[in-house]
Amino acid sequence: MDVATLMLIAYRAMDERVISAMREAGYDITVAQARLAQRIAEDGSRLVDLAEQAQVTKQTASMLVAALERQGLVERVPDPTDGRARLIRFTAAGQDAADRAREVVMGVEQEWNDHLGPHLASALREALTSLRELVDPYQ
Amino acid sequence: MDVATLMLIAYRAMDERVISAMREAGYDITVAQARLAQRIAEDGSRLVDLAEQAQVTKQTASMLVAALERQGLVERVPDPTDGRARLIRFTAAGQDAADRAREVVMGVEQEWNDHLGPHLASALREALTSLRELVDPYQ
DNA sequence: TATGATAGTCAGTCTTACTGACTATATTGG
DNA sequence: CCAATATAGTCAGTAAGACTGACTATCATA
Repeated sequence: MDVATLMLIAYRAMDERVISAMREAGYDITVAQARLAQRIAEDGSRLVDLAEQAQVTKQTASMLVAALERQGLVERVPDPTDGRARLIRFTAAGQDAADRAREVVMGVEQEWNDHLGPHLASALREALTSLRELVDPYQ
Repeated sequence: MDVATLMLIAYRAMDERVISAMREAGYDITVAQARLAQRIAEDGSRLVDLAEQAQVTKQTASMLVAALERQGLVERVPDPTDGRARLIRFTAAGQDAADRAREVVMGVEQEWNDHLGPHLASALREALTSLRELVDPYQ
């Protein structure tokens, strides 16, 4: 089995854990929505920036933001520095959800680390970080 | 950045490499099709088995097989041991495509190993294999 | 042999993705 | 200074890939 497929297996397991924990907490978030929301900066982000970071078109990003907005998790406010743009930022409820999701991710990662042991866990992170530099050179 | 997201970044890079190499070689394969095709056994596989292994419903699997069939890469033959079932197996052209895809995957993995060095590369594989046992206990 | 399980299809829906065309605002070069 | 161009975002339309539910045909078994 190739390492990329092994990565997908682990990634999917994380996804399922996060989505199901969020569902239990009363949030109805999809994977794509979470992936976008993850990128929203503290002081708000522009749609195009979110789209670029999440590697989707701005139309797709717009739709995902709309879904998050319908659930009251994010809001769109005019960008004071650019009349064309609007800033997407978390509402209080959205911030709570984001905090909760982060906790779950860290919890699962801790489980993984416990399973692997400190040596292998740190090697995994080091290898993945190094691979990122290879495959995703900009940042 | 959490390790799961780092895994996704690397996985996507692999996906893109394989899909674009296949496209250059004249195959018009999607990621989902490739994921399913990867699971087709030498002597043919049943739809339900492919669906289970690829973690999709049998309806989805059926659609993906139909797409592969339209491109002449797989064929469905009656299962001699079970009148309800049909076996999905590669055509000669499909086998060529699968071989080509495997080469690309191995090539990219080799690049990754060269970048990481033997020590980190083997730690990465070991960690991912170990994680798989944690998150995907059946096989 | 009647009953339930299994293999697969058909129909319909939803989410996520795309392209193309568009409006509104900013920026910049002549 | 303003015409040309770039950028931010939306709207419309389409497609892939995923789902559920309902169905037929075949198999296994009590």
